[in-house]
Amino acid sequence: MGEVTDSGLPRVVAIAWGTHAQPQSGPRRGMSHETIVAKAIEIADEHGLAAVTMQRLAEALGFTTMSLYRYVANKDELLMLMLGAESLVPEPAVPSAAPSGGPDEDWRVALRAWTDSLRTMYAAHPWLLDVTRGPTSVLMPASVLLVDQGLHAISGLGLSDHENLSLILVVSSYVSAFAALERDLAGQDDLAFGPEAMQELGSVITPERLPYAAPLFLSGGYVGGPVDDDLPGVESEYDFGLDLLIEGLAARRHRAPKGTTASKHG
Amino acid sequence: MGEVTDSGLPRVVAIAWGTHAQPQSGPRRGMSHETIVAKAIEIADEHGLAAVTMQRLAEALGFTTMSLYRYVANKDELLMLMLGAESLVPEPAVPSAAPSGGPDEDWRVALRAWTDSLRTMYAAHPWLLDVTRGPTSVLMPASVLLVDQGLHAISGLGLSDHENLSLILVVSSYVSAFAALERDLAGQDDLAFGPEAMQELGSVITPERLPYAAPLFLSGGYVGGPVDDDLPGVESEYDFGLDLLIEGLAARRHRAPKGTTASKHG
DNA sequence: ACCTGAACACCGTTCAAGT
DNA sequence: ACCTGAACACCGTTCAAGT
Repeated sequence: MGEVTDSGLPRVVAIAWGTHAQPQSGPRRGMSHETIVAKAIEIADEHGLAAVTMQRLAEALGFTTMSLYRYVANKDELLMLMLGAESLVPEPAVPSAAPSGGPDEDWRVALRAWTDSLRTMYAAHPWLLDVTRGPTSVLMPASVLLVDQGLHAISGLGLSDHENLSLILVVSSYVSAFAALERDLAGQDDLAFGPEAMQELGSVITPERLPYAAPLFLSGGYVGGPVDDDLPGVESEYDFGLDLLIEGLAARRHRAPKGTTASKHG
Repeated sequence: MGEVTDSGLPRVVAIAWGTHAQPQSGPRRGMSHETIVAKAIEIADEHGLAAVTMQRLAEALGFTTMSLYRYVANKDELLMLMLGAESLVPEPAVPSAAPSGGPDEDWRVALRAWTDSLRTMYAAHPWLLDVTRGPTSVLMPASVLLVDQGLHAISGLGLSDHENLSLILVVSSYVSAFAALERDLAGQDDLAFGPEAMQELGSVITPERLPYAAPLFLSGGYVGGPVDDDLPGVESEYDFGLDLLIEGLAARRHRAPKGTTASKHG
């Protein structure tokens, strides 16, 4: 798919890290990858990913559409550069000087701080969820930076390298999935159905066909449900799942403490 | 966004469930929502979501592009109907007659069977990960059917309705995120960088800038890593995370056994 | 009410030209 | 080597017409 530089690195990765040598001769360049990507992100933040067209982007930069192709092989490459931009990653929260709960609690706080950072990123740049990732996306600056911060957060757990990376992958996958869910369900409130709509749905979501879902639907627990106005969206579900992951981690940690080989105690 | 029927139900939901009354007078209809959606899914399965254009779909059905607009308000509605098609959901695996591990093990087996079903669905229809969901997607037949099967799987856990639904949401989010990861990382093998590429990346992924990621990268644990040819893609990471969720669930279950008032998610 | 043909306002991208 | 103007092959969608 993507082109490759002389060193064998994908072109888009080299561009993102700034190791892609720019041509030296010829007229001065009117733009740079940085300005192009920054403007594209600005448009996506403000008007959504669909608003990021080559024409609109070029116009916003004061050039013609075709000039962009001097910097970017195609639109996919532009999207990948947006996805990998280091500027997307929030500054890590400064750890508060609050009384520590001991080493057994610290990693939970650090892990939660990291997931909060991820959520902040998705909240500020929801279009990230719309960009199709690819094999090279994990090599982009934003990904590596996030992994670095994640590894930092869980460094106190004493896991192996492979386990550390697995955990980072698992947790970031979980958070991104929930960010997507939160985005998808936005405006769910407008779906406050009247009795007619509920009856129409009830005629087809029947206990015979859907024995487990139907009762939940009829009780109102499925849509709308117990409306928690305090909690925005699926906040409580998010916490529930993250708690499960953390408790699972704690259980595993307790079972096989640092430095010990896994015991058969279970 | 979407139009609404007389009953207040979103038009696309009514169509999907078959409660949307078809016009009676006039010429016989040449197509149906079923045939249109089935053909669209066929195209997406075979050639990807990008290949599903109104023109191509209509041609495959033997009609002109514009005729589709008699059945579907716009392309978004078509995508939503594809996303919600009941036919996407795999048949639930018949529980094997293997010796039971007791009620404390049964729910783990059932939960894993359900997640396997979800993964099968994403593997067979990878374009599902590319369709932007919306507030109404949870009301579509495929979603409700999957929720029903999920509730069935965890019915032995004795959780509250709300907890059940939370768990379904959490687990399905996790699985979909990993399905996306697996898809995104497909072809990662082609990224077997030579020493030149590694050196170029190493010049910019430095211990100073990325203290936690750099060592992992230099040790080869980040890209390529310990190549497990037996395990396709991120299989082991997937299992790791699912184990964590299940262990967390077991720990919680142990702490607040069935019959006790459940703590409210935290 | 169905289906069609023509047309519109966009897309991303190529190419030959100017500087 | 940069930037441009014109052109191409598509998109989704609207509209007035035929039946």
